[in-house]
Amino acid sequence: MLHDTQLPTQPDTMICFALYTASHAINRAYVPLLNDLGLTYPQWITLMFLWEDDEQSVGALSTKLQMQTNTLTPLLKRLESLGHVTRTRNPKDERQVIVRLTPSGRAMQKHSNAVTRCVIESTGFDLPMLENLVKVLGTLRDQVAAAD
Amino acid sequence: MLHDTQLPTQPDTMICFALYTASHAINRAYVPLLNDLGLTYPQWITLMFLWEDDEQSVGALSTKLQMQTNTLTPLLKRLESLGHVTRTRNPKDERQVIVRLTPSGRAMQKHSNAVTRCVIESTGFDLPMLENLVKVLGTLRDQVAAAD
DNA sequence: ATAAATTATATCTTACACGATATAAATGGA
DNA sequence: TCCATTTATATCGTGTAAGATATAATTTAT
Repeated sequence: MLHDTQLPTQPDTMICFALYTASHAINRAYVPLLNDLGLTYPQWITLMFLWEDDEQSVGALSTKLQMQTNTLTPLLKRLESLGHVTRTRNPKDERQVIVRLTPSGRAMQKHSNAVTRCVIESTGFDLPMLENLVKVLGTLRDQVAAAD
Repeated sequence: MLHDTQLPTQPDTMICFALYTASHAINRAYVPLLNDLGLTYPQWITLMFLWEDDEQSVGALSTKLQMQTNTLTPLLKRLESLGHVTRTRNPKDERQVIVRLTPSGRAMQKHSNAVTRCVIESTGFDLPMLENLVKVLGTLRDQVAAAD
């Protein structure tokens, strides 16, 4: 049990604020890179998951992206209207909507390496350092999620 | 210069996605704690900066919070309508709006330690570990921000 | 002293993000 | 079989976020 006197009180020294600002900073770094492609960062990761594994249900994507369907549905509709994915009901189970890449959505993957490299280099960290940070953040995220 | 073959391609292994999901997870941890107080996380950090230093201009707050005034203005209006702050033009410079805590906004501080403790404990990390993570994330954020 | 440039904040639009709720399809008893 | 429950997705309302733009006050240069 932590004592009140040990607790940080300044926002700058708190993990939540550090995550909040670091995450926004990374997002801002993506904007100029993705603007040319007409995409936002959440749309971009959604495409990344589809490049990895095409033909996924909305539910499967929402689990991987860790966002809810009420966030994902409009995002997918935008990707659909941009011509990058199709959304079709699963005939085997009419409750499910299957998301599939179009040729245009698949073609976006050719920009992937350039975008990734640019963001990684902007951090100024080397790959082992980033790899370790990804692991630590994953542990933190899972523990925070399990706590409630 | 990084080789294409060294670059991560799976979203789960990428720093941006790790930050994105960790930040959302922390935010979700705050929701039940702040709901009782009728506040959101960005409103809560805004109050934290005001507890630290009352009477700040919108611009000063926006720098510290690292959000733009077009995000901050509606947020501050909501804090005002909740009765936690006042917004008054600076008579010395009518362009500036000075934000001040009301007694109600100041009274919120008594919940600060309980909220902070709860979030810190939910991470499962000890204080030195968190302190180090805050430092690393701060460096990453500043380097990413400087890169553009 | 006054027009031009700068500064501080606000408005508008688009796009997440999530809680609460709705709806339709599938499943599982009695 | 048929009705209750669960599952999968969507809709609605509120609140961030940020780019583009607007507006009013201050400062600067002429």
